[in-house]
Amino acid sequence: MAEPYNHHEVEPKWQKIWADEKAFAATDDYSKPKYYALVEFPYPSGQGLHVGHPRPYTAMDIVSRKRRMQGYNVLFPMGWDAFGLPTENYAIKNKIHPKIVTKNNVARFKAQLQSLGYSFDWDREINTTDQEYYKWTQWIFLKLFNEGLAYKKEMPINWCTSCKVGLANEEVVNGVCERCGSPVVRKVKSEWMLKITEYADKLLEGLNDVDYIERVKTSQRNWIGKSQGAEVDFQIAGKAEKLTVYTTRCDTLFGATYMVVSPEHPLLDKYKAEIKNWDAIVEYREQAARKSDFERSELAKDKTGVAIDGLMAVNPVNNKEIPIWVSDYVLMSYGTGAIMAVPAHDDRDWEFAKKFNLPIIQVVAKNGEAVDVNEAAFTDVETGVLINSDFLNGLEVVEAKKKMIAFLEEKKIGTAKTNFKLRDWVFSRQRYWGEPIPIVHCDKCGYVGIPESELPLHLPEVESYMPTDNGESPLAAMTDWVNTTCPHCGGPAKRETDTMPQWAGSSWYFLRYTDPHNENALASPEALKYWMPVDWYNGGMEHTTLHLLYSRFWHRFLYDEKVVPCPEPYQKRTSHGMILGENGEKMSKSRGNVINPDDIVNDYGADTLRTYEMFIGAFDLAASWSDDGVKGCRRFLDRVWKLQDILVDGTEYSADLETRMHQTIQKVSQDFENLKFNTGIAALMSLINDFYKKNEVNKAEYQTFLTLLNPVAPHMTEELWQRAGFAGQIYKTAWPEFDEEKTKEDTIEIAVQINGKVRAQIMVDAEISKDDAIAAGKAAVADKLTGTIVKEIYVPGRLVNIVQK
RNA sequence: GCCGCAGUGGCGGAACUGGCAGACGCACAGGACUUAAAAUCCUGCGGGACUUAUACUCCCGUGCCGGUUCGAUUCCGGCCUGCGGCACCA
Repeated sequence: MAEPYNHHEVEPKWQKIWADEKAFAATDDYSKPKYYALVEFPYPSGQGLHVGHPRPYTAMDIVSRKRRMQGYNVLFPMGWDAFGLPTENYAIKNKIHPKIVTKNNVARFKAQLQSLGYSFDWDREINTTDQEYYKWTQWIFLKLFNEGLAYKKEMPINWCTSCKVGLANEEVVNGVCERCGSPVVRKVKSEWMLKITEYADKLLEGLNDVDYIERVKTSQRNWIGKSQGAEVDFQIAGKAEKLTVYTTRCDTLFGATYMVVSPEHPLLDKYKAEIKNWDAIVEYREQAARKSDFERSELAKDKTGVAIDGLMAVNPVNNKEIPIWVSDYVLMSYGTGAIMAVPAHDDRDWEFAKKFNLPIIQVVAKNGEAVDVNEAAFTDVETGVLINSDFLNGLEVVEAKKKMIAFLEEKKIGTAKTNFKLRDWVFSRQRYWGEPIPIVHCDKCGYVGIPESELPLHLPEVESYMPTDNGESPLAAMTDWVNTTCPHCGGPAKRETDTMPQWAGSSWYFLRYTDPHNENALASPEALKYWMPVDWYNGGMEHTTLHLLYSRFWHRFLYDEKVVPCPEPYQKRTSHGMILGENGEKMSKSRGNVINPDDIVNDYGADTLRTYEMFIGAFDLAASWSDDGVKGCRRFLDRVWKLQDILVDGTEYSADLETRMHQTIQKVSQDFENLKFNTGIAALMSLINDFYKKNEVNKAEYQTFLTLLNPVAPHMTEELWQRAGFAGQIYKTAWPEFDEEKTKEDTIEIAVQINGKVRAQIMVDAEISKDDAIAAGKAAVADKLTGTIVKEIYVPGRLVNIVQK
């Protein structure tokens, strides 16, 4: 009898051996086939590892271990996305340098990850806060700056009242700060921006060439928000000025009964003198300005607005004069800040027209059916046919659009136009714990990038990390550091005191792993050529519109700069579901349902935690934690351990298990590839049940079983491998092969149905002919065949169905 | 409102491309071992009818209503519920 499994001994033993022999280091032997598996590197928070972390890490660890066994040179790295606000806030509160806080947190995270036995190549560990690392973050920023893709702009930004920092649009969720939940207000500041909009089309098209799960592609497409339409000029009656609008429905131009400009539209100030109700307009504008973007959309249900008294516009296709209104349902930040309103065919315009009693003219009819546009707007493009529209009458919407654009372009009153929802990326943060922006401002030369030779631009030591109420970064108080000379003219200049957002370091980290210690380049061209693109990247859905889009943007830019060899950084992207508390709610301190992975590792072992998190359910769906489920997985591993007691000699699979062995290898191999770890593990549980049913497992079967389980439970399988006296170490062994022919049973059980209902089970030869199968089936249910047989169906290997009347 | 995902036993979840619904695990019940308990092992486990009971047999059952089909958890149409994302983007 083997003694009970002691994970306290076995797990540290093998972790030390793997570390000492650098078992999982990727080699620089570029002649081998490579595989680059990547998980999102964590932010080393003060709370330590969450049970959510091991889910994606274990999944990709399984893939990596399997790939190594299949002969690949695998790069499976880990690092730290360590710049960021929580560290800085903790530093402020506890008066400890963020560098120290980071160091401590990283040490804890690393120890926790190592206790889980991941096959990371720790020689390639990186940290975004290391100067050798952020040197290259700054280097990329300078390149963006030199190409005109980084620019400074005075603009209203999202200002978090608590973090005292500007946020990107992506970081504002429901009007509050994504991180701290405090209200976000508008504040005008001069900010560094990155022109991600210039890459909107490339980022959209790039999605066609990669293997991302569909919902990630969809979210990225929605976020980029490409829309194709036209800009149309409306003459202002009696003036030289034209009012340009953007529309995706230029086919409905004959139905435009009024226009709307946003409250910030420059037209208003320009014609101040002519506008008779100027006071009312100013009043409305002030009201709108007081609302945040969030409130403006919150109040979406109730439309507000003021008609401009004194200005009319002329519809260019029929020369009718129509009124111009001011309303905050039109946004200055999209299109031209002005629209033509077609209440008959747009829900928002319809609502507005109803509220203010404006005319509704129908110009699109439903194909074959009556619609009453006084009841609701008719917006369906598929079935619409144009009416009341002169030269467009009778055309379908798509055709009408084309014809209208041709008409507008010919008359020079409009042009086809594409718009994006994507905004430029607000890149400044008024904080200390981030990469300094390597720019100086000189009164003579303007903004000048510092020379590459001066990189890295070090983050200086400051006395206080407190951000200031006037919105300046703590660095602004460092006059010695701020005052410098202009690299261009040598005159006095001031350094930029804003730092980069946390997204900067994570926008290119996967490149650094390929050659992490390179002092002359972010990575060597050879390393990049060999390792890139990342073959498989798994990460959270919450990063789809932030990190994933940002990093694709930087990578595409670096490709255009000929720094990297491929246009897209990630060949395949998958996403895991969240791990929820036992009550089905998100784990949080306040709910009191947090599970600490250290406790599980201590009580049950790393292999149990790994097995459990893979067995918990479909990988891409959320799953609730269950302590009983953990125990069940430990019970399974104990049964694996006790196979030692029924182990017998044997160099080949025993005859009665041969088919099962081949089937299991096939099932596990496929399931691990397709992120179906739960069913892969279930197949191994089934197989072990067969061993116990027989009360015997031979060495050949045992060896295969351990190898299949190794990626999931690496410690125990390594130990059992050694105890069984198998050659070498299990992690170096080859992944088991299966023979497709041998997965097939000789005799199979098939169902016999009458009219689609199962009436009997029969054993037949797997190769049985259709006629024989039907004959056997009929014989089995002869007493129930009372009617006239009208049809006989045989589905090979499945069933016979007799249809009778 | 729009887009996406999901809804299957007491629970987590399986089910290839339309082919025997409930694999595997948990919980539970009964039994073995034990002075006893835990652990472990064995057996059972969707609901119902028939039956003294078992076996047998039959009926119902994958959110709801309908359709296609010899056959539907799977396909189609129409809903309901939950989760996630976007949200006046013209």
